[in-house]
Amino acid sequence: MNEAKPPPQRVTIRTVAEDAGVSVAAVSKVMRNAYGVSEALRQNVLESIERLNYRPSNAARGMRGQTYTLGVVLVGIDNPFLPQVFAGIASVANAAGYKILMGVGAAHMPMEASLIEQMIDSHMDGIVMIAAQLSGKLMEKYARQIPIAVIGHHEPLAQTFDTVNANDSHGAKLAVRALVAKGYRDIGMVSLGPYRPHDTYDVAPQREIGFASAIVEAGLGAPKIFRFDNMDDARLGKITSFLAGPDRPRALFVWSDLDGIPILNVARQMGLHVPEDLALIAYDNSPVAALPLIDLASMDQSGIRLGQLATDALLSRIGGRKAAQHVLIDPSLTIRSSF
Amino acid sequence: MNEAKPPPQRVTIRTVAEDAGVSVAAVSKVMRNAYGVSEALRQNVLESIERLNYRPSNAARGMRGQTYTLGVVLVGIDNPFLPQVFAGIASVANAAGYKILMGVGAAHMPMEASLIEQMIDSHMDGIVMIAAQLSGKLMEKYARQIPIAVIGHHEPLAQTFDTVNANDSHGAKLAVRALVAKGYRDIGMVSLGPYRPHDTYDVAPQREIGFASAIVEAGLGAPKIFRFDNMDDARLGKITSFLAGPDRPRALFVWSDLDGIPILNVARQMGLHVPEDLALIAYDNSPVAALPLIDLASMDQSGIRLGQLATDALLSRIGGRKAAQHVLIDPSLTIRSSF
DNA sequence: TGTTCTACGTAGAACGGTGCACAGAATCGC
DNA sequence: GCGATTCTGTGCACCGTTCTACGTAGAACA
Repeated sequence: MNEAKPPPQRVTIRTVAEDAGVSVAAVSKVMRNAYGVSEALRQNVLESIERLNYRPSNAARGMRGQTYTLGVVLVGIDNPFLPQVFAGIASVANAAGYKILMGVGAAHMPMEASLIEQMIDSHMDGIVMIAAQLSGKLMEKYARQIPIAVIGHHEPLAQTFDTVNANDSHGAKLAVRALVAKGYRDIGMVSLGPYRPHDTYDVAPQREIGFASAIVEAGLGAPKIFRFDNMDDARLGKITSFLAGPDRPRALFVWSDLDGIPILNVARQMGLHVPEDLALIAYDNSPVAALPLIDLASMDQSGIRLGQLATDALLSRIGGRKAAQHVLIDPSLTIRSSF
Repeated sequence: MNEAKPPPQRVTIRTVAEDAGVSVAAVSKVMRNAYGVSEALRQNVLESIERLNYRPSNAARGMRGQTYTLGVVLVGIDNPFLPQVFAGIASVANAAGYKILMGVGAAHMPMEASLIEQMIDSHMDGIVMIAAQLSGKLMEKYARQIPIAVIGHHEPLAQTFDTVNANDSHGAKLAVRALVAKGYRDIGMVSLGPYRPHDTYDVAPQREIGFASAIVEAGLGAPKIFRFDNMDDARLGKITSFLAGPDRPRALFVWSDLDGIPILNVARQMGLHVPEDLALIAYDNSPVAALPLIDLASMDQSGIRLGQLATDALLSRIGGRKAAQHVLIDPSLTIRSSF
């Protein structure tokens, strides 16, 4: 009856302490390489840890100290520009001994919010948000509870959290200038729709601002910006009729590869030649844009650096920095046959 | 001097208990809607929770009970077939009240291992692994510590964890049969390289098995399987010379879009017409394959269903099931102009 | 009226760590 | 050789939950 099966107990800090013949506190100190342990004791404890294959419980740790875990909140897992950013984050975080866990916000505000709450509840040490949809106000609120660094959301006046961005308005200007230099004068922009006035801090509106000012600067008249509802199933159809219609400009600056690649595909399917009939420059320089069969010119915002800088910022804030820090790097155009 | 700034204390279960005028245990019961609470007390507590905006600490929870959090381990964040699987996982998990946190294993064994350990240490309730590189032995070991369900790794004899897969050998057969039905007889396969005999449980070897048996079944002689080291920087060059060389078959079955899309691109760049000079069928039916400019035929393995089934399995195991469960679903061919 | 059940609520011990206050040993300065 | 000062290591309270055991009040029963 009574199965003498000693349940394979988790090896805890107490097990180690006993095995090494020291106090629990001593083991804790060694784990955190805190001050006040002799080399002898340290070695002794490390041996026991090795022998017993001990790993501290994150949960228990979080209750008083740090968990050495960072959270990353993604817009959506299918954003082609994510892998780079993530690689940047991971390199810095790992080098500093931090682990990473991610959550997917699905570009859905309540979901992003609940993710952040969950990360707070898991006692993570800090959060990197990528292209968050969350309003600045909400972000301020969360940032009071946990250090946050944001990528792809301009909020240069925010006090409680840090931001890291490629200069989106400048990137748009560079794109327009490149088109102008090639001789195009009838230049339009496809932006993210629908337009929401309170989102001016997001990347798309910033690119619109840069676009408009570059158009004006070049003396090309009133800027033409087109929007297609990004949640609309009929979107592809709308793009098609836009390209077929009389309003189609000679050259298009597209706010993201996310739209640029479908537009390029639709255009070619309609028999339009790129760039002979329609010149295109998009944004993000995702791997798909680089495929020879696509070959779409695109602004590169160096995802890796964005990730690294954001993580640097986050770690220094975890380290105690109070003043906000807002970093801006310059994007650069990757030239391809589409313009 | 003495800034009367009461540190915005976290609202804990004690705060709620005090506010509602009941015991801590009562609040806990309400949170878990456990047995033994009157409706009156329940309402009272719920009100306080609402008013104080209380959320239980995951970490503290994990120390004794469940955390209602599932971990997802990904191969790499850039795998085009991931978003679907993830969507499937998320839908089932959320419906059951579970949260999800992900980690990226980067197709790197030690990293996968450390991720799993971290998830165990965070007291997660279970883990879904997607296309894990981990050996079966290691997986057995971890599965004794935490419920695990694996997608994209065939291990039909595993006892301690569950697996969910699309039938990869059957998928390969379907592809070959489709090629044969079109009249192709000189059919080769591009598989994942290098060949490692102990990986037979992975998807690529399974597809090789299906391919070989379909070739034999069709009476097409000895199966020809080509491999290109997937970590090699010179890989694209090797593919190019393969396509230019005399060994190029008339039709190719490619183990994944990951390779199929570059092959298609290289081929067209070389001036080869697809399918007139070279017919192609790949695997995974990723969104890129569906782009009109690519239009690559590909086996669809219904990522969503895989994700859902794996999560179902995981939840039922968390619920107490002991016997292993190994699910196999059928893939289907998405026909496009590439063959 | 007294006894047994049932339903509700509570006290208090876990859980596995961290970090503070402190004691004893070792080292130092003179 | 002695007090003062570091250096090590320990004991213990604490973090925010869950969960077991138990007390109590009221209903049901005899």
